[in-house]
Amino acid sequence: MGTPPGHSPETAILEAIRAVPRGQVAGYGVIARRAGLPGRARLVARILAANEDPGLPWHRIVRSDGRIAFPPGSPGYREQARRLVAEGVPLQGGRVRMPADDGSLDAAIWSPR
DNA sequence: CTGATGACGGCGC
DNA sequence: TGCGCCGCCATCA
Repeated sequence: MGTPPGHSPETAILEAIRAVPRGQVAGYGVIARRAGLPGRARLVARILAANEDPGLPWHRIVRSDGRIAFPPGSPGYREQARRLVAEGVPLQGGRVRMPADDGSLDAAIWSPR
């Protein structure tokens, strides 16, 4: 029908971000792919930077290597780290512990053990 | 229009 | 693991 998901890239990306469950993290590239925009990781970052929705779980979005995208020590960095820990996501040196790739396509989506 | 910048990602060393 | 280089995309000077 005439209700294709995500009429605009921004909407699709925001939806993908909101789809990340609490206590889990996802990479920018993963969000972009889930939004139907493979390779648009940078667009995801731009959307987040412009986002004003306080209900958006922006803190669950990290880089593909599990690191927080903000510069270490910056306000954004601290806030994201604080929120992640508050949700039960352990950080090590500002880096989310990534899982050993066991062949699951969900490797980019990590859940705390 | 060209060049630089950025909440990125992948690959090579 | 850390660092550098390059590719990709959108916005700004």
